Amino acid sequence: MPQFPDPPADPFHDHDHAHCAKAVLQRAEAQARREGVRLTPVRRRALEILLESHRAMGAYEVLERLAADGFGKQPPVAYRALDFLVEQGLAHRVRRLNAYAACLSQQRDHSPAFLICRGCEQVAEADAPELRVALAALAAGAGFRIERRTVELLGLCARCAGAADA
Amino acid sequence: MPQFPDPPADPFHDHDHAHCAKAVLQRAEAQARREGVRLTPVRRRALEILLESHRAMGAYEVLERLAADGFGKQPPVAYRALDFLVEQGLAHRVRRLNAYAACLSQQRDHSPAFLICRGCEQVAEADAPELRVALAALAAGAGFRIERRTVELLGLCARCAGAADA
DNA sequence: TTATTTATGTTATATCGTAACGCGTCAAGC
DNA sequence: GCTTGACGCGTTACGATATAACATAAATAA
Repeated sequence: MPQFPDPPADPFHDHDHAHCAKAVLQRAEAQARREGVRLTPVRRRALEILLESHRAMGAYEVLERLAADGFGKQPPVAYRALDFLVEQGLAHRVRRLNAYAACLSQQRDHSPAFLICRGCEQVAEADAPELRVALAALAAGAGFRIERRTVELLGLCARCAGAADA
Repeated sequence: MPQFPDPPADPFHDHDHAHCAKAVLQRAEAQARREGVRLTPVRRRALEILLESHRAMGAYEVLERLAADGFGKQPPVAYRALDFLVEQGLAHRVRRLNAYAACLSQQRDHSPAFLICRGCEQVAEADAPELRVALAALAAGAGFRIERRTVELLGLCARCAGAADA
């Protein structure tokens, strides 16, 4: 039985967060064991912090939280933990926000599109095969070899759009 | 007769740059008249600077050039000119590079995908209807209302990929 | 003309990100 | 056991990117 049976109608709000956060942490641990990398206390805590919300957090915001928990107080502490998480596919960098968000997918290597709501500031992650296909076709037509994809949509989630219209 | 009859096979290199740069400047002037906005000397010069290459340029790099031409020497000078160009659809911001590139399309409002070559550092702009469709479908499925799109592909252009393989 | 808006320039500061180095830990090989 | 080397974490110091706030000047509107 799959963890996420159907894509929810509203990925921003129609969502069992406690469950998804726990699943990600479990995946992180399993993956670390499997690949022989170390999910150290700072790294694990950084992931937990990102998992507390579906907002994207700036590195300095994460750093504050880490410092409050007794870890180092200087920027590299946060950037290194976040870089690790991104490399391991456990978090994503959201370029438009200069910020980071936990990866909620079960897949090790994927590059989702991000839906960024400017109302509630939440971020949703969406994998879309047709999108990959369209991008691949685009690149192929230009003889371009894709290495990294950034797809970010800024706008309003269903709930905030409804509130704005009302 | 259209300005760009066919999408070139290699948009990075297969390209008459002198012609495209001139066309963009003409479009900028026409558009400014039409919309009653002012393409002032700094703004125009900033656009020319971006048009000199197909690289994306950082704001501070543009600023240096502007300062050398006798304009102001402080960051807001560059950021304001660049913001204007972006608002007018005459330039784009490339988030992955924290940089700006002249818009080479004739269209006032479009949001192209960017192909960013990490070899030659050139940036190509590609409009792809199927991509828009895929993004629209993605958003519709989530009840999300898109306001701004960011699509950036990092990799190697045909020429650089060839060189890398050789 | 006078009033109002828009644009340009400044100073100062906020925000984001990284280079470089020292110390501690841990596992591999002797 | 010891040593050695890789890695992780912490630091200091700095670089790069971006904006707030305010003064002056130029263009436009009344």
